[in-house]
Parts: sequence; C-alpha cells; structure tokens
Amino acid sequence: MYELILKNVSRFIDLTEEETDFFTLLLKPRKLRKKQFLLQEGDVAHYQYFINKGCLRIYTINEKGQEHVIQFAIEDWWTSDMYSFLTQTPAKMNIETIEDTELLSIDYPSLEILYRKVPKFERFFRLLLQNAFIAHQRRIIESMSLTADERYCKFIERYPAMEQRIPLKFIASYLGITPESLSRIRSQNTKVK
Amino acid sequence: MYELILKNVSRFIDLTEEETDFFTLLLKPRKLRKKQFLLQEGDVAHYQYFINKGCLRIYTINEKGQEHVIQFAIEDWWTSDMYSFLTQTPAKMNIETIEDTELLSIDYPSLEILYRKVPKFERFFRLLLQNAFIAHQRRIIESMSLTADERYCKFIERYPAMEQRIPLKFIASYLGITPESLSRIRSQNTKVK
DNA sequence: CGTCTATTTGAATGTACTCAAAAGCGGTGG
DNA sequence: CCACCGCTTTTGAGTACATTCAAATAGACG
Repeated sequence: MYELILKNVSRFIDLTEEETDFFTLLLKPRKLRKKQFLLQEGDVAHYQYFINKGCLRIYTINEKGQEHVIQFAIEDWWTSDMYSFLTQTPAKMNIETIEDTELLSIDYPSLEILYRKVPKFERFFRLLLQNAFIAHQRRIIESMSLTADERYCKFIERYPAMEQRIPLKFIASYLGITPESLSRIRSQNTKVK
Repeated sequence: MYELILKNVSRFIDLTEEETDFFTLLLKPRKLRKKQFLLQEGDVAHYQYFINKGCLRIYTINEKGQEHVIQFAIEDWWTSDMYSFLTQTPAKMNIETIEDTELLSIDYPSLEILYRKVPKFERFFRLLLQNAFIAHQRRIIESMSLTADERYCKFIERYPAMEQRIPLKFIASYLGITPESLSRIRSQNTKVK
C-alpha cells in the first residue's frame, strides 16, 4: 500500500526507517468509485491526497456556469486544492474521480506534526508547491503562444498515460476549447499521418 | 528608504525593532534607468526584488521568438523569476524596467541567514509564493473563460495604477492578444460609453 | 526638427465557436 | 445476453472574434 508513495517521496528526500514509519502512520487510505467527489467548492480542503490507483480531475465552475479543468491526477500524483489547503479557506475547486480510485491522504494537523518531527518534509511539500507553480506558469505561456492543435499535441506527448483514460470533453476543457473543436483537431491529425 | 518595504512586510508578519534592523541590513538598494535589464534569460536569479519606485515587466521569449509578458511589477510589489530563484537554476524569464526604478534586493544566501535568525520570514516568503501561485491559477481560468475584452476590463479594474504607465503593446502581450486587437477593443469600449 | 517607435485603422483571412443533428458507446434493466 | 436509454463524440453549416499584413497617424526622444 505504501510502496508507491515512498518511492515518490524518495525522489526528493531520503528517509530513515523510523521516519518512514512515522510518516506512513499519519496516512489514511481512502477508496472512491467513479464520479464521486473528493472535494466540492465551498468546503475547506483538509487533506493532501496521493493517488495509488485511479484518475481524477480538478476543476472550477465560473460565473457563466462553465466548467474548467485545472488539472488531472493519476497514480503517483499528489492533488488537492492547494490554495484552500494552505490557507484553510473554502475551496473554489471541485475534485471528482474519473475512475474508481484509491488514495492515501494526510490532513493539515498531521502535516504540521510531520513537519515538526521530520523537517525534511517541509522541503518536500515546498517542492510540491513549487512544481505546481511552474506547471501553472508553463500553462499560461502555452495557452498564449500555441494553437489549440499544438496544445493538444503537447498534452498527449507530456501525459501519454492520460489520453486513453480521460473523456475527450474533459481534455477539451483542460485545453480551453470546446469538445467539438477537439474532435475536429483529432480527425485532422489522424488524416495527416 | 525602508518605509515602504517594512509596511509591506508588516501586512503578514510582525517584527521587533531588532528583527527590523537585522532585516534591513541585508537589503541592498539598486537603481535602474528605463529599459534596463534586472535579469536575462539564462542567468540565475540571485535576488528577490522589492520595488520602491518604478515599473517593470517580467516576460519570456518562446521558440517562435514571441515575447509573452507574465507579470508587471510596480511600487510595493516583489518580483523575481520565482522558479529560477528557488531552484537556483538558469532563468527562463527576462525582467526589464519600463520606467526609472528603485529597488531593494535580497540575495539567496542572505535570505537563508534571515530564515535562520528570524524564522517568521519563512512564513512571509512562503506567502509570496502562494500568492504568486494563486495569481497564476486565476489567470489560467480567466484566459479560458473570458473574451479579450473582458480580460482587458478586469485588468484595468484590478491594476488601475498600471494602465496609465504601461505601453499598450505590453498590456496586449500580457492579455495574450496582438496590439492591434487591443487597440480595437479600446476604441470599441470608449464608443459605448 | 527629424527619426524611431507605438498606436490606430483597414481589408482579408483563419481559427475556433455556436447550434443542430447524427453516430457511437457504455451501462442498466428486462 | 440483448435492447434500450442517455451521454459522449463526431460531423456540418454558418458565425464571431481575433489575427495577419499593410499603411497611416501620433508620440517620444535626442
């Protein structure tokens, strides 16, 4: 159960056996079926989630009622409404499963305890925030400088594992285009090959 | 010289007189004329900058040679290539003055010293990163759900002090449109009133 | 005053959108 | 296991918005 998350953490920090045990004891497993909510707009994000298995999307709904996918998350990814979690204020994001999903979660107070006991984790979670920041910055630049077609190609190149599993309408939402446009882009691209 | 920055810091953390002195001693003032670079792509961002006076833009240049303004910064703002600074790796951003500018800067080693001596500053700079993260997230959502016209209106509503001082071509770049389009949007809007 | 850059305006083009309808697919109940 | 229903994806036609390229005007700076 902890194999994947420990491998994930070890990419950034090294843990002793004792630290590993302390960490895993703070984690709570959770299972969700397809199309269930992990977080809904207005709730405070109490947890950071690590995905052992499955697939989710994080999205907001704007004043016009449109959904916008901010991010997908699959195995070996962390997710949460970062802002809501860090500030412990009501979320503007919704997190919903796309497949049956198995998670490990750590709540805010447990994370504080973890930081005090194993300060290396401060570094680890700061790096998560940094990476999220960079990903956002890259997305801003790409949304301005690339066409929808180019954005789609980059997406499947960057996240090949996702393309198969995520309904096209969600990918379209992530790319900032309509499902119809994505459909046309895809048929154009297969013709060319 | 330190009035503005201390007021800025005090919005998030309270400092004793001693801590204030320690902090200000680490700051180096710097003056730049219009159209000078504070940071260029490829250099490592050694500093966080606080702007006492003036105006700057942070931008990237993509493979196609297009400039994209990521952010503007004026008095009472902090700026840097956040990623380059945090990871101490070469920057992808350029930072260039739009007006004659007066800054206070703190370098990476000094910040480490500051963290050790006055740990409250860890909180302060984490909040800076958080706010930058949020600003980016909001921009992604708005770039997907708003028209160019709406984005421009939000911009002048959110940063009224900037509109007067920043050449339109830079604002267009920030909004992700061409200068011609922005010109048309503006003439449309004044007609309506 | 002249030069260089920024901004505006015009015309033609292109990309993605909306609305509508058909086709495809998956899950559920008989 | 199959038939049906609802949702997703595709396709089509017409439209809107922003772009490109070109040229004119306005403004800033030495």
